[in-house]
Formats: sequence, structure tokens, C-alpha cells
Amino acid sequence: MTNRPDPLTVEVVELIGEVVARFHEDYESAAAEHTLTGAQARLLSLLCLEPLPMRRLARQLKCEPSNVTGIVDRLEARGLVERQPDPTDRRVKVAAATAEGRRVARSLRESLRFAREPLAGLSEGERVALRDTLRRMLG
Amino acid sequence: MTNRPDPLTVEVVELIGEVVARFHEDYESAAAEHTLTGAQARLLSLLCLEPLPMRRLARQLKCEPSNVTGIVDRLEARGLVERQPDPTDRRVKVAAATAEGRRVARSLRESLRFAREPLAGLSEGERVALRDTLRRMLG
DNA sequence: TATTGTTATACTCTATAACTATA
DNA sequence: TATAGTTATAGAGTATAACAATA
Repeated sequence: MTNRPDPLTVEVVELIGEVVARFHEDYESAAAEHTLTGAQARLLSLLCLEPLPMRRLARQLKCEPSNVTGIVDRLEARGLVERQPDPTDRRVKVAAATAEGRRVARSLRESLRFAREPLAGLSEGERVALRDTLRRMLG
Repeated sequence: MTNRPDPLTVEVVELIGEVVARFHEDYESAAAEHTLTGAQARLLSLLCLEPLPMRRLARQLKCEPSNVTGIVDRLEARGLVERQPDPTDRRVKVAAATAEGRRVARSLRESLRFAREPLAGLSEGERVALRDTLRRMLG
């Protein structure tokens, strides 16, 4: 049952682990520069695309709805997010980024250096190949 | 100063973000299957390679030394890790995985499916190309 | 004096369970 | 009765600051 993977696969797995670690580090420190936690930054980035009901936020963040309450509370206290009523269902609260929230999210996205910089060292052909390989991996 | 990245780079960045998210998810759920948190799993995996002083654990985990105390406490309470004195410096405590701790770490490593499975769908040539590209990115 | 590990404190994220107001 | 959001609670990770033992 426990197939021993070949050395090449092992090395690729380790390299992916490295990429994951660096990406995370980069993301957290970019968030910290904006006085945001990682979770707050992820939620704000989601809302920057479109307003979402609390329940759907939880699904997308893969956490329990009760956690979203607290994260949105803290972002709302800073004026980055606001809760709006849903006209079609009075139980629902829709969270939306404010103008300031969108500004912060944009600035956050721009300060994500890791994902861009090492990529800049690759030729266009390499980036195309990398894109295709990643697409296949994610199936 | 804010170079707008080209669409190809944007897509690759998004794909990497996807890989990072999946890898993390996979790692956390593998840890949870062993009743470990992500932080505990990472620390145990490190100790599985070699015993380390508390201070060095903190450096490798990129967190404050005070946090390591608690994580090691919880692993030690479960018999997966133990603290040993350093004969050359009585201030230092060396954390080491127990036999049971190494067994758990091995089992954890084997249950990491994501990193292995999507890779299995790639040809050897693709894996070599991916390895070389990742190496250059991390360079 | 400087360093190692710990303790104390406070905050955030996390899941679970119980509650409310709607549907 | 079922669902959306919240509250209450408890555990874990995190950083900061202060401390004891040792160098």
C-alpha cells in the first residue's frame, strides 16, 4: 500500500513544500504590513471580488460560520468591511468591502512580492510550461 | 512603481496560490488524522530528522521561542517528544522525538496525498521540467 | 552582561453547541 | 421544522515582556 516514491518525485514534493512555505510567509508578512492577520487578509480579498453572505464566506474560507462573525467584526470595526441586509431574505447578512477596504486589498495584492519576483526570472516559455503543468496538477 | 503584471504571470500566481491552498489543506487534515495540529506536526517532523535545542526549533519554525515551549509541552505530554539536557551548556534543552514520535511522523508523511498524487499524472519529462523551474524560482 | 528557556498576558483563530430571528 | 447569523465557551497558536538559571 505504501508505494515508495522515486527520488525525482520526492525532490519535487520537497520543492513544492518550499514554495508553499515561502508563499505563506510572504502572504502573512504582507498582511502584517497592513496590520491584518492572514485570515482577515483572505476574507477581505474575497470581498474585494464581490459581496458575500456570511455563510458563503465560511464555505470559501473553509471554516465554521461562527468564526466569520469575529473576523468580519474586526474588519468592520476598522471600516474595511460592512454588513448589508439582503432584501430577499431577512435572515441573511451580506458582507461587502468598503472603498477603503478595497484600497487596502489592492495595496496588499501589490505588496505580494514572492509570487511575482521569482517568476520574473523565468522566460515566457518557461512560464507557459509552468502554467500548463500546474493546471494539470490541479486537474 | 506598481508594474502591472501580464495576464500570464497573473494566472501562474493564481495557480500557485491554488497549489498552496491545497497543500496546506492536505497537510492540516493529515495532521488532524493523527490528532495533531499543523504546528505540532511541523515541529515533530523537524525533530524526526534530528534533535534540536528549543531556540533552534523556534528559528526553523519562524516563531518566538516562548511558543515552542507550549507546543513541545503538548507533544511531550503525549510521549511523542522529550526534553534532554545539553551536556555542554546547562541552559540548553534539546528536544528529541521518541520512538513513538518518529513512528507517528512517518505515518503522517505517508498520508500526505496531495503532493504525490497529482504528480503521478505527470510524465517523467514534465516532472524534470517542473523540478528545474521550481529550483530556479527558489534559487 | 548576555543568552536559554520559561512564565504571564493578551489577542486571534478555531470548532462545538446553544440561542434568535427569520423562513 | 429548517436555515442564517450570533453568542458562549474552550483549546491552540501567536507576540511581547519579564523572569530564573547559566554562561
